[in-house]
Amino acid sequence: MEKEDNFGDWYIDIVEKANLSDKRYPIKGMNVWTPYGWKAMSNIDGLIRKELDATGHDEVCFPLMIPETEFKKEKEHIKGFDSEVYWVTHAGLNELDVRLVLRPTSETAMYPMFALWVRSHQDLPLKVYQIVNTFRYETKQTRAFMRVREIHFFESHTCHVSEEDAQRQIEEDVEILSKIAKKLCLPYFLSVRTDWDKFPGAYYTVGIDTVMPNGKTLQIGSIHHYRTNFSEPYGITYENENGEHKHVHQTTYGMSERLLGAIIGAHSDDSGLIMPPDVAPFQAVIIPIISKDNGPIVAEAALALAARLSAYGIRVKLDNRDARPGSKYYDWEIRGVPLRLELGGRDIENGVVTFARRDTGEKGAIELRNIEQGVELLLKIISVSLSEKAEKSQISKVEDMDSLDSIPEGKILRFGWCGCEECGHKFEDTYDLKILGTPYLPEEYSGRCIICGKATDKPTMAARTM
RNA sequence: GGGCCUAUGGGCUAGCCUGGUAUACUUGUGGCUUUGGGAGCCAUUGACUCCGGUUCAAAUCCGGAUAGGCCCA
Repeated sequence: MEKEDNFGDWYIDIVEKANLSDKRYPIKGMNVWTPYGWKAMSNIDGLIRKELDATGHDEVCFPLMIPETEFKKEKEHIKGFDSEVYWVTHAGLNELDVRLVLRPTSETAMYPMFALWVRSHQDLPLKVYQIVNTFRYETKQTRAFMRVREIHFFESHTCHVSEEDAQRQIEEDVEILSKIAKKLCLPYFLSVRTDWDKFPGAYYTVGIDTVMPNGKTLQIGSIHHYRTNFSEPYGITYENENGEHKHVHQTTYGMSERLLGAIIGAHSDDSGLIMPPDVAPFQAVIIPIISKDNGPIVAEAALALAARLSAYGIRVKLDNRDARPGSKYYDWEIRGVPLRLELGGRDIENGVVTFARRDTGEKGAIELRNIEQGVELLLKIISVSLSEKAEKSQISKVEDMDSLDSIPEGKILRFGWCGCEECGHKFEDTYDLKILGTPYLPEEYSGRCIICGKATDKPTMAARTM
C-alpha cells in the first residue's frame, strides 16, 4: 500500500497492520484500544500530564453522564451539540424524568460544580484537567483515531478573575502545546477560527491544525476563551477584595486521540509507522541473532543488554521469539520502533551492538561499553530528524495565492481575506474548502481580500479537512 | 431524512444466478530441521450474522432483524 497515492486506504491498512486499534467491535466508531496502541496513547497522555502538572493544573475526573437540565443551560452550546449526543433515557425498567446525556465534552458537567467550588478571588485561578472518554454521534465515515464516536479526550478547564488573566492562560496553553508537539515531532498551525466555526458558546476559538500527507488538514486540538459566556448561566461567581460578586472568565483546552492519528500520518513510510521516541511503546527492540553453536551465549548477552537499557530508563523490547531475524525486522518496522539493536556472535566478539535506524535505515555499531549513552543519543537524533522532516513537509504544502483562477490540489492555501462572513461563506461554498481562520500568532502581512479586493493586514488559510 | 450495496474460519476469499459434499491463500497450534532481511517439511484447529418462510433438502431462493459500507439531501 503506497502512502502518498492513497492516504485514506494506507492509513486504515497501517493502523491494522501495526496493531494499534481493533475496529471489529460491533459499534461503528467505537474501536478497541489494543495493548500496543494503548501504550502509545498512554505515553502521549503522560507527556500532557507532565506539562499540565508543571503549570499548576490539577487532575480531576467528572462523571460521564450529565443531566439534560444542566446540559441545556448555555444556549449556543446545546445548539452546537444537539445533533451529536447520545441520550440515556431509561434506567432499568423506568423511563427517566430527566434524561442523561453522555458527555460530548465536560463544560456542562464541571461548571455546576465550579459554581460551588469558587467563592473567593483566593480560589482563583482554578485550573483543572481530565483525561477521559467522550461521546459524539458521528454520522459520517469513521476512521480510527481521527473520527470516532467514543473519543479518548483531554480537556483542561480554567476560571480566572478577569479577561486579561484568562488571556494569559491561553498564552500558557500555547506554550504547553509547543512543548508537547516537540516531543511528538509534530508541526502545527494556530488559527483563530471564523465566527461561524468557533466552539459553541465560545468568545473565540484557536484551532490547532496539522497537515496530512494528502494535503488535508487534521485539527488536533483547540483552545477556547469563553469570557463569561458559561459562568453567567452556571452562576460561577467570586467575591473580590471589595466584596463585589463577579463572574469568572473561563478558558478550555482540548486535545484527543487525534494526536496519535496525526503522528501516524506525519511519521511513516511505505514500510509502516515511525514512532517518535517519546511516544514509542518500545524505543528500541533487541533482536538476538542466534546460530546453532552460540544460542545460550547470545541469549544471555541479549538478556543482559535488555536489563542494562531498561535500568537506564529506555523502553526496550527483547524479541526472543523463535522466528527468523528477517521476519522480526519486518514486524517491528511496521510497528515503528525507532531503533533496532541486533546482537549476534560477531557483535559479541567485537564488543559492539549493531543498530538500524527506523527513520533513515542507517546502520552502524555502538560500543557495548557505552550502549546506554549511545542509544539515548540516537533516539534524540531520530527525534530531531523526524521533527525537521515533518516541518519541511508541512511548509511544502502551503501555497500563497494571489488569485483563485486555478486551485492547486492537495495544498493548504494562504491568502488575504477581509474577514467578513459574506466573503468567507462565498469562498467556502464556491471552492468546497474550509477557512481555517487567521493566524493566532502575530504575522506581518499586507494584501487584498481575494474575494472582494478590500485591503487587509491578515492572511487566512483554507484547506480540505480530514 | 431518502436511496443503493454488502455480510462465509482470526484475516482475505471461492461457491450464490442454476438449492444437495464449502474453496484457495494467510494466520493459529504441535513436531523436526533452522536463524546476520519475511525458512522448509509433516500433522492439525477453525466459518456460512440472527430470526422466520419455501423445500425431501437452504450459505444459495423469499421476508424481517442486526451490523457495516456507499451515494444523495
